[in-house]
Amino acid sequence: MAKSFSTRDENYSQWYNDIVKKADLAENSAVRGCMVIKPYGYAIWEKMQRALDDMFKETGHVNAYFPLFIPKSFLSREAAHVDGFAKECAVVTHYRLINDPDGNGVVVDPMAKLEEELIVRPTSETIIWDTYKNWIQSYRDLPILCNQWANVVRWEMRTRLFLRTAEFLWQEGHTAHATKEEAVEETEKMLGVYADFAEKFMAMPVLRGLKTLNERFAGAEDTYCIEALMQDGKALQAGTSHFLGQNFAKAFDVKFLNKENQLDYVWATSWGVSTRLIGALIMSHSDDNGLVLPPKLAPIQVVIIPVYKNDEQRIAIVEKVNELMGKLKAKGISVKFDDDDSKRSGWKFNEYELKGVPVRIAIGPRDLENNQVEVARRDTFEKTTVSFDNLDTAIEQLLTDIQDNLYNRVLNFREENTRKADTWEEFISLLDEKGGFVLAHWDGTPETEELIKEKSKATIRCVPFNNPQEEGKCILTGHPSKERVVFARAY
RNA sequence: CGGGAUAUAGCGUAGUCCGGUUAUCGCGCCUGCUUUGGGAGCAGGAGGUCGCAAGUUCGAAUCUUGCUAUCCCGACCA
Repeated sequence: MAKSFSTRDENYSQWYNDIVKKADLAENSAVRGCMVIKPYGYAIWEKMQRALDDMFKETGHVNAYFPLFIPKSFLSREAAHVDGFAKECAVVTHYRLINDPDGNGVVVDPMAKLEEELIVRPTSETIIWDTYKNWIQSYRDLPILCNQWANVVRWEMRTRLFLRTAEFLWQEGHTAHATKEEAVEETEKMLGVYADFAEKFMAMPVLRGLKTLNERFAGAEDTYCIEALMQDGKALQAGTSHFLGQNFAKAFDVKFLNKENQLDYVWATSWGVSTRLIGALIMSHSDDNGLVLPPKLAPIQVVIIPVYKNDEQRIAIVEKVNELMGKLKAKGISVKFDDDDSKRSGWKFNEYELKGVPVRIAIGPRDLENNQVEVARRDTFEKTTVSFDNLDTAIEQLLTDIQDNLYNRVLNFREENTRKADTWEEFISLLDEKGGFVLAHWDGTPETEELIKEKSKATIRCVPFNNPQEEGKCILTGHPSKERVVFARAY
């Protein structure tokens, strides 16, 4: 086995980049900070999209689309919002190019300067709330439960494939409600959708909780999040759901007449997940042989590899495989038969391991004689022989087992890497030596949180829901605290 | 924007300190034969403005200066 991967302990970044490259998921583009998502990587995103979209529809949401460009003035209507995003905005200033009079190709036409610059959306709250203003007059117009699938641009200093790129794909839900209670309920409901998606589809357990003031979304009253733990002990924010209060309604003057004939501002939420989830998937499950995909998100769930010496054998195998593929497809299993004659079987075994295909079936003359196939699972490398007769049900069961096993494996890892710290020394040594989630007391002030971040590079990932209450002392200041919060170094 | 490093074939690299014929090796690619149950073997072949520009020199991938690009570590962030 060619182990050209750097090991995960040695240099996690390098290992991660290797996986992305060797599994053929994505690559850097000619434009700095932007990513090309290759067909195999995009196929995973499509599976995610489909599953999420179904969940959004089930919870009463509809899709719509809003413009890519946002007038600069919109962004500054909400003070906290503009503060949060101004530093990383791409700005369109002109609308035309002309031939350079000096013959240096094309140049920006100085005559074509825009009256008002346009921002390439870093997020769409502003343009959407400007639009909602026209849609809402009465409580009968509410709620509005829209989602959009789109790309956004945030001009990041330093980028990393899937985890942080200048442009990324995501979905953003933007809802408008008549009451605070309903908006809060929506915020919580959508966080639940994300958590379900992460756990049931990605096989990735997540912590659910509230962000602190410092980590809150720019313009939100409350930010709810799901946090996952990666294999290198760093945390990753996998999704967020924001209760926006009436901030955007006030900024964009969106009022409605309620049942009591009173004029009131609309209550808002927004929530999103991005292609970053693919990064989370990679860092949750992959091993030294490459990517490992949970069956529910694998573009190819089963690959069939023929093994033969001559044409006669090949023809016999193809005939049998066609029969097997029919049975598997009837069960809704996505199966690929790799009959590429230019690649050897051993090469293919490695190739599909790199790509994380959950189940591999090898079939050769020996198997035809014995009415069986060799079935290998990606997560444990375990190989078994399975009879043709019950292959479809066996594979169906195996896919479920793999999905569950991956989830449990990651859950165990997280539990093993969640620890308590009661002193500053303990806190720092846990972060330095083990990483993972560190549960510790904090005095509840943004200033202390900021100091802890400066000194330890760890942030409060969240204050978990239903967090057990216990008396304690802040690890930094010693001031009294009523609960532990979750610290970690993060992506 | 600070600190560090790198730039040689499609990819990965040796050579650079200490200048000297035709620029090293591996992968990949092309042709042929043998192979095919864990990244095949043999034989032959194609592929290079040594990042760009200027300078020093009889002679530069190698030394000097400037520029550009990329990567890593910070700050910022989903």
